[in-house]
This record gives sequence, structure tokens and C-alpha cells, in this order.
Amino acid sequence: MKLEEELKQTRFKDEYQRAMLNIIFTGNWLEVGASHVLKQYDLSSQQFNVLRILRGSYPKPLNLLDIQERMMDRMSNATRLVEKLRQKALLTRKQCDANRRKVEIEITEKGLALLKELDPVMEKNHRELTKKLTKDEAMILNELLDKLRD
Amino acid sequence: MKLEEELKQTRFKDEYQRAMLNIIFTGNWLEVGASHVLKQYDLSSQQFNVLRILRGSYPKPLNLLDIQERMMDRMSNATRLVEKLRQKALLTRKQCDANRRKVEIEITEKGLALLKELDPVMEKNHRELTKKLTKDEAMILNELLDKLRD
DNA sequence: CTACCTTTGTTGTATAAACAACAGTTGTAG
DNA sequence: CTACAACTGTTGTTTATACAACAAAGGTAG
Repeated sequence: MKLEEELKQTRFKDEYQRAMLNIIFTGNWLEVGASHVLKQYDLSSQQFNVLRILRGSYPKPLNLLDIQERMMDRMSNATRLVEKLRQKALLTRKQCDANRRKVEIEITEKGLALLKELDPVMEKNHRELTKKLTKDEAMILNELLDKLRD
Repeated sequence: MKLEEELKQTRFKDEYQRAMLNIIFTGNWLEVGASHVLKQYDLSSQQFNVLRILRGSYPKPLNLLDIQERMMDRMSNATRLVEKLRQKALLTRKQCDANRRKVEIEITEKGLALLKELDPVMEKNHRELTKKLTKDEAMILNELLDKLRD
């Protein structure tokens, strides 16, 4: 749907302003959609993000700074986010022997199982996107976004 | 900068997953940038958004539902957002005579002046974007995003 | 007129984000 | 060895978000 209809707005200043708003709006739109699904599994999208990051490095544990660097959102508080997941037994933390400032954070079997359960659900979202854009279009979109952040 | 570098990640599943994350990430990136500027004027990006919406309809007042419909973020709470702005005298609210359930919300001179002060600041952001993308590229980006949300 | 449904906003509450101050650990220069 | 700076995480506080329950006004059918 055109951005003008979504925001009930008639015009934008130019293509650049429209693009800025369009990216932010579409980003929110995607996140709201994902959050809605994740909520049924009692996960926030940030928590899901952290779990995926840990799966990505599994079986190598990460410390908090590693996680922060890889997160989509600027870090509000990795400590508390990880603590939430630990309470659900989706990850473990232990103090690092070599450097006692660090903590080694590792996804558990339960965490991996949860992600495995979520994969097909997320995959469905993904396939819908496939219907909207061709692979080439997705590639162009990626190039333009990367270029914009240069 | 490539998304892989931003997220210190080596690979994504495919162009579609990369695009989803890229849009969300870039949207956050843009918003963080804008928020940083707005903070110096004691405005959150949501508050700024509401003010711009009101300027857009000025001098016609809007009620809360009108504002909600036009907001970028799904409504957390228009009532409280508007109340914050009212406390700063950037808008006025008055009960509608014809339908006493409704409130008429209108931007004040002070609100308009603040936006006017912000325009050139935001314009600077805008010009940086102009350097990164051509007008045609911005247009293609807009088309792809609109298509994705269909 | 009365009962009931819809529209429009408000308020309460639990959770998360933003930001800054703090604390313990490590490395290093003298 | 000591002092100091940098690194890595934690905690406190304020503000915003999400969501649901509630309330008041208006519209409508009998």
C-alpha cells in the first residue's frame, strides 16, 4: 500500500523525505508483525534477536559486548535482557576464567529447541515477502539501504 | 556500510531475510539519528511526529483518532503524548461542541515556531541523504517498500 | 423513552528503553 | 609495587510502550 494511504497524507516534500519516512514506517511495520508472532511464545523481538545471535555463534559462547555489537537496536540493557532469558533457562551465563570481568553466555538446548520451533513460523512470514518481491528486487533494496547508510 | 559489517555477521539466509533485517536496522538507524537532534529541543521523535501532523492540518484541528491514524508508530497512547505537548504549550485541546466525546487538538504559535526552528536542522539531515542517493534511487526505494507492504 | 451497541478517550499496570552513575577487573607506566 | 586509565558489566531512575479495562457520549431499534 502506498505510504500516503497508510499515513492518510496527501503529499511529502520530496522523494527523499518520503523515503526516510517510508523506511522507518516499514521497519516498524515489519517489527510489529514479528512481535505479534513472538508474543505467543513469550518472547520480545529483542529477546528473539539475542537468541538468534547466540545460535549463530553456538557452540562458542559470547560475552555481553559481543552481543551488543550484533544487536539490531542500540543497546538498552543487555544485562537485563540476558537475565530475562536466563530465568527462562534459554541461555546460561558463567563468569569467564581467563578474564573475570567477562561472562560467557551460551544458548541452552531449550533455547535451541525454541528457535527450532520458531523457524517454520518465521519462515511463513518470509515466504509472504517472497511473493511481494522478486529476488532481484530484494537485492536492489538491500543495495540502496546499504548505500544510504554509508 | 554493508549490513554484515554493521551486525558483525558473516552471512544471511538469503536476500529476503537480509532485506527484512536491513529495513528494520536502517529504520532504527534513521530514528536514532533524528532522536539525537530532537533531544536538544526536548522532543521525542513521537512528539515531533505529532506536531508535524498537526502542522499538516493547520489551521484545521484534529481529534485523537485522526492523529493516531497518521502516526508512524502504532499508538502507544495518544492521550498522554498530546498531554505532554500541551504542558509545553505546543498545542491546545478543547472539547468539541458538536460531539462532546471528541477533543479538538490544534498546534499553537509556539508549536509552529518550534517546528520552524527545527526545519533547517532537519533539512541538514535531509541533504546528507541527498548525497547518498540520487532522486531516481530514492524513488525506486520507495516503490520497493510500498510493494513490500502490499 | 429505554436498552443496547458503537465511538471516542482516559486511566491503570506491567514491561521495556534510555541514560547515567557506579563497581570490580585488568593492563600498564613509572 | 603503586597509581591510574581502560574495559566489562551492573544498578538506579526516569520516561515511554503495550495492552487491557473502564467511562462517557452518541446513535439506533423497539
